[in-house]
Amino acid sequence: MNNSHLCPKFEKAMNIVSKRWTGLVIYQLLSSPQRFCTIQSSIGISGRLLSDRLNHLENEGIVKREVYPETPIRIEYSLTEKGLALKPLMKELEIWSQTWVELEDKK
Amino acid sequence: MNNSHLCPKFEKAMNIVSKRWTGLVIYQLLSSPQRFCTIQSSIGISGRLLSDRLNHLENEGIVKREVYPETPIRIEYSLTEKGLALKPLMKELEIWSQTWVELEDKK
DNA sequence: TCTATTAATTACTTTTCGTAAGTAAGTTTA
DNA sequence: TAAACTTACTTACGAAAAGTAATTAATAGA
Repeated sequence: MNNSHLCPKFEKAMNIVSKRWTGLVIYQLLSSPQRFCTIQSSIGISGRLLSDRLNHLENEGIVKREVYPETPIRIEYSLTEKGLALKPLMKELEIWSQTWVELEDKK
Repeated sequence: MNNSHLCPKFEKAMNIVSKRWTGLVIYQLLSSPQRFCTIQSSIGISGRLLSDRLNHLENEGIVKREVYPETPIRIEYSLTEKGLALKPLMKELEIWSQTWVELEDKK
């Protein structure tokens, strides 16, 4: 049972950005529009999941997919205005991570 | 294969806060220290997962667990300084959610 | 024709989640 | 004093999601 007293908009926002990989995909697209395989190798996500996440983000109006019928074909993903509006959030996470996150020693 | 070129601290931070429920638990504790069952009913998480998430957050130094041997016994969870430092991030998510998130009509 | 590239999709295994029930320690009720 | 209740967990198990790898479709070049 969910007795939530949270703001539903906030709750939905949290569900969007806290889905695994989604945050990193958005972060990656903040630097510039880019294609599927670039995102994939930058953040180390599998094609299967990247495909899934991009679809979700497109449905949420956060990411926009554009096909350039060049040769070879180029499909570029970029952030919409809604997606770009997440920049301050990402900035805060960067600040927090630099201040507080400690990396474990690798064995 | 993970060819990540991301800052490892940022990546770790993202992994922490984007784990399901974790963000909402932190958000809930920002309003005040509180006990297990209060968090549980506020955000609608099961006991199993809340227990798991609180353990992880305690290990990360974000949440602190304090036992008050009163009668009845009271166990209170609160944010450490590291946890409190996430407040600006949560604030940004609140702002974004109010500006951009649309709720679907319930059927 | 064979190979290469990009953007997906499919098949299969492993991990995580969600639900519900159980436990331990103590408290209140009858 | 026994039964029921509360809190904070833990365990068991089926369902859902993630991870890995192979495959596909479209196009181009050697």
